[in-house]
Amino acid sequence: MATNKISVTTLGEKLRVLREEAELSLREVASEIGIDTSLLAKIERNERQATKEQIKQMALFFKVSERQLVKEFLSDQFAYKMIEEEADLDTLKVAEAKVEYYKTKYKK
Amino acid sequence: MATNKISVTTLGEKLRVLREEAELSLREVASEIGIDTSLLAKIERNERQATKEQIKQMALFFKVSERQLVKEFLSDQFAYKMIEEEADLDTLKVAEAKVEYYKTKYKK
DNA sequence: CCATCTTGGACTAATTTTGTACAAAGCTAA
DNA sequence: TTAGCTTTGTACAAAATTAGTCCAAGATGG
Repeated sequence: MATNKISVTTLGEKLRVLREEAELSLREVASEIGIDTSLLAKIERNERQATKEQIKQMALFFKVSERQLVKEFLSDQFAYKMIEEEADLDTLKVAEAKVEYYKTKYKK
Repeated sequence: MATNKISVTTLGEKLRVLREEAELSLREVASEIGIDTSLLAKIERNERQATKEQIKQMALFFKVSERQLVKEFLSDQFAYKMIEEEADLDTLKVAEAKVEYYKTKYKK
């Protein structure tokens, strides 16, 4: 039986992998994106959050799906909050119900 | 067959219900909690977020579970973000996986 | 050693959030 | 109508958070 290997990864880790696969330095990517090297380093280590604009540019630059990066970004944020607040896991279920509820309520 | 009535409600709505059930005015509850009337009004209408401290005091004052209010608070936030970003619903599943992952990884 | 990459800290600037004050609008009862 | 209450809305100041830069210091590899 193959081990069920799920890769749980943060946005920062993912960006670092993308950069390393492209064999580029922080400086190179940072200047491409238009930010300071040390800011990119922090983003990769999840010490700073990427902005929407930066995520978009990363997606463009590395030719990956922006939607996927945003998903990573948001799920990071949510997970972080959950742990920080020591919230019940089903808080996320409640959130899901709310999203569905508001989507049907104010549908479009 | 009974209708499966799930009440999806925001923290603000819940606080308003609690206050109205207690037949108190905004002014009365606000002064009890130590904030301005108009701030409480905004919190009830979800135009402002309650702080942790305020949530704790509300729970104490209305004699309800703080944990439950926090759950409402966080799920509101998450749902709001999800809708704002037009994120895929499974973003929340990913978040759940991350929480579980980090909990086992840095267990305690 | 030098050159380049990465990390970390200190700091400022910009943005967001919190909270208040007060005016306006709604209700209700006299 | 007026008086007295509640609630809403706006404008603003204060406080807190976050974004970003600069630069020094470690690491690594020639």
